[in-house]
Amino acid sequence: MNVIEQALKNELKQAVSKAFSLDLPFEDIIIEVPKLKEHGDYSTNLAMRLVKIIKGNPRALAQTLIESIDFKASGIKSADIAGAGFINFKMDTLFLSSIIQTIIDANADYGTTVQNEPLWFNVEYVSANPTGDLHPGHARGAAIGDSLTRIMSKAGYKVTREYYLNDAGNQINNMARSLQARYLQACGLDMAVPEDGYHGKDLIEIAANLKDEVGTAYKDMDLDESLTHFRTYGLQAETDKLKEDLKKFRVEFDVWTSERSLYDQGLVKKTLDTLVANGHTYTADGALFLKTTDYEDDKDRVLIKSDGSYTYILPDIAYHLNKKQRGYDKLVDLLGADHHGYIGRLQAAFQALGYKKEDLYVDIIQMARMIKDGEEFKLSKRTGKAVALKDLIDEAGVDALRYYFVSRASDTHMDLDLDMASKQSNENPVYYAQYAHARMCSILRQGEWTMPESFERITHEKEIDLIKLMADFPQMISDAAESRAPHKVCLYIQKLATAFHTFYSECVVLKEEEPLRSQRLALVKATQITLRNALECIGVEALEKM
RNA sequence: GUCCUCAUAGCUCAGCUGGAUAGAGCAUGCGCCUUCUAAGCGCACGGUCGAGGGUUCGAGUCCCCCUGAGGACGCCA
Repeated sequence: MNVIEQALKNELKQAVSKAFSLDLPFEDIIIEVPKLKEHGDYSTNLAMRLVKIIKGNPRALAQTLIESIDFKASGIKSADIAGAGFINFKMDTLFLSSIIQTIIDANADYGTTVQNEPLWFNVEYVSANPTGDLHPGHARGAAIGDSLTRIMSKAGYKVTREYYLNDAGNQINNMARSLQARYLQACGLDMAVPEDGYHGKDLIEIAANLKDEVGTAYKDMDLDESLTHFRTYGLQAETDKLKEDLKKFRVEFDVWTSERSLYDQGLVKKTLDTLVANGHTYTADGALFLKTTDYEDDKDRVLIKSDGSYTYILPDIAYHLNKKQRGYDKLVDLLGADHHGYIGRLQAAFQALGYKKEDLYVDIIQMARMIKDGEEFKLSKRTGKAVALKDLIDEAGVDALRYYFVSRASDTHMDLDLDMASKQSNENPVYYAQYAHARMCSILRQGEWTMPESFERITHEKEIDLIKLMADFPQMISDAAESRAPHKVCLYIQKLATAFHTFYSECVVLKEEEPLRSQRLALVKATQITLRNALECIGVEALEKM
């Protein structure tokens, strides 16, 4: 909660109680920042809302309210009635500037919320199959997921970052057969990659490495017999590569859960037994169905095919059961848009296990179209023509890429303009923010100063703009965490950088006379801390020099 | 055909649980470096919020319908 807004809410709550003998919950008191400066620093529509409870004219109610407000205690300089009944507040600048001290004292912890009994979240993202390189869609998911977990931690939640490794399905056999073909090609044999296999260049590399290690040991082996070696080796190599690429992208996970391990622990079977025992299944056409339609899915789903084998959904249900049993309060899945049809059945199965719908959030990360030279860049995994995450990093850099992906709401379709992302210029928004930080560092490097006793000289409009924005940082983080919307942090960063650049151009710092000089230096320091903390939340480096 | 997401300035996007004259960035035009980093600042230009209904003091935001874009609809994963 923004400390200034909180002070206003406290005061308004008391005023309502005093004037109308009403005990109004805090949620009903809305404080806004007016779009127009003439409307003051903060405003409330409280009088208009009160009309629904108390009869009367909103402007008259507003007047009564104002008369009940203790201006001094809440740092209010003046309050005016405007429009249909808005109350506009101007704040005392000394009250506002005291936030500078708060920020400097908190330093890296500014913006961090401490929750007494925080909910424990498990956030699962990326979870790409270990069968090839990560593509731009995964990259977007990685950037958003990683940022979200940073933001949630800062907002005081307990967070576990998780990757689900699909190492048990048919796709692994396809990968193994493709690797087998690449290996035999490396041994000089004429062997085609299967039509439904993986054609990416990553497997050519892995095959070459394998040949370096074992020579031609698998060359003359029976194909079915050698396949198991390719499966094991390929899986390991692909997984290592995933971790390596993600690490380069500053994305790391706390837990990697293997699908195979769920089978090995008997969890898949146990999950099946539970569903059957709870009466959520039935047999038809020789297959076992899960009655997901009991929970708003549009059709029932097959768990066991008529040939006796399991469908993909069963281990996935077991996986969610497993996560819940590990003690998390809430599960969050970030899925690519191509999996959105999956939400209904997953939610249904989750409820069939006896859990509440609200304990599983499934968010969709929309696709990212790649634009290069002004044209869409079509991707095809089948032909291996996909652009890999590591290529994107080489081209645009981690900071620009992460910023770009996180800056848009995750449920919107977005274009990734590679030309723009790789441009080191003002066309690229990430540099705008980093440049602001570098400027602050430059000032702080050159100026010796001691912490001022008071900030009474901080009264300039641009100084106050900065302070109000910084006061909002903790609340913004909580809001972004709650709504699972990391892009809000990017918007905030952009606003803060703008406010600083404007301040910079209007107010000199180092050449100012004391005591204002030191007070402004403290303001710059507080801004630098806030901006750095915000950038940290999205995994973008706060550069000290550019 | 059914379902999901989206539609806001020339382009890419914001718009918090409904609030005052719908906002940024880029692009375009014009100013600003003898002063702390010009990767910057200021001003201007730019909109029937896809179309049409409805709900109310008040709608870009909520409801209905239509149009358009992307995606999902398998005893594949």
